[in-house]
Amino acid sequence: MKHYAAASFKARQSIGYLLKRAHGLLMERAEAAFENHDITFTQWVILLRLRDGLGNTAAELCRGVGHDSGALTRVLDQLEKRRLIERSRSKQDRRVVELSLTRQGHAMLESLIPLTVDKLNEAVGDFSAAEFREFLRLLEKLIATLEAPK
Amino acid sequence: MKHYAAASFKARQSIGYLLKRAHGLLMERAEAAFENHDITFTQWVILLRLRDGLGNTAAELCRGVGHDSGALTRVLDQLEKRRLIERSRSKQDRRVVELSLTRQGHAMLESLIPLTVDKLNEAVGDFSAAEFREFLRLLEKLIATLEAPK
DNA sequence: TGACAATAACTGCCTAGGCAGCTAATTTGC
DNA sequence: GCAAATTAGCTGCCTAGGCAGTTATTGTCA
Repeated sequence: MKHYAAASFKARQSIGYLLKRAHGLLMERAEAAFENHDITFTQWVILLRLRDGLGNTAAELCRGVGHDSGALTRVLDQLEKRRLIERSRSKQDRRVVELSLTRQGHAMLESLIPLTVDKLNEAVGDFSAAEFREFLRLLEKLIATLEAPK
Repeated sequence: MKHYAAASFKARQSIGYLLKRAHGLLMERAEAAFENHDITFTQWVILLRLRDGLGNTAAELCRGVGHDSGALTRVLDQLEKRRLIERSRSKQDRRVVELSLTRQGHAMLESLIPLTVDKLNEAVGDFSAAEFREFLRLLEKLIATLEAPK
């Protein structure tokens, strides 16, 4: 089904614009919340994904967060330097570097969860339970379409 | 209403993550579609906003697209160099530079609308009319909340 | 009016992240 | 069983965009 028509197309109704704006405003708040905490929001997200089992190698993580592997290497460098993660060469596949949270990394991650959850709740505070559920469903539906090959 | 709780927080249900992913995938397609057309998607969006009256000065545009004024100056430089826009010092307020589309700028803009509309329709092709409407409504609701001062 | 704040546009500078290329290790196909 | 393709991680290089500072102009208010 075609929801947009070339003849009447306006910038403000584009989901591209709306997604960008919503994401941008949310990130602004997240980064502001993190700025006194000696860790970047980007870095923190990596810790979160490690904890949630969404990847324990660089390749898995960069597929997950949508960065390229070069960019991720540098984020991991910073996290390792701050002793928040550890890298160790895999014995099964020696190309792979296995990542794990250190005790400090775990502590850092946990300590900032309430802050993040708070910001998210602020953002969707006006949504009813039904609206929230529907919003997640539609976002996931959109993502599924965009992830499909063509 | 609180939709997220610290104790059960998981990366994948975060609207931050979902918005980023959806926007990233969409931009990927948009930029790919533009890559043989001698204009950047970013540049094209500026042309679009000029046409739609969403700003005809640098300051208005950068508030609209969320860039800073330095970044926008450079985008405008590129557009001017390609003769797609013109700058002229305002007579009412001599700090202001008024922007306008040239004939070529208009043509460039128009010629690429179908491409963009196509990509957007692809993205939301699986949505019913009701789903699409609701998705826009919820996105706008979220943005309104995030734009509110605190 | 005259100082001072605010605003528009612009300029360097810096950083994050994308891309291409590299090496090492592994998998695949003949 | 070996050459070719693939994959993991990493490194330079480049660009886009954010930030801070500059200049010119306008608005404000004592």
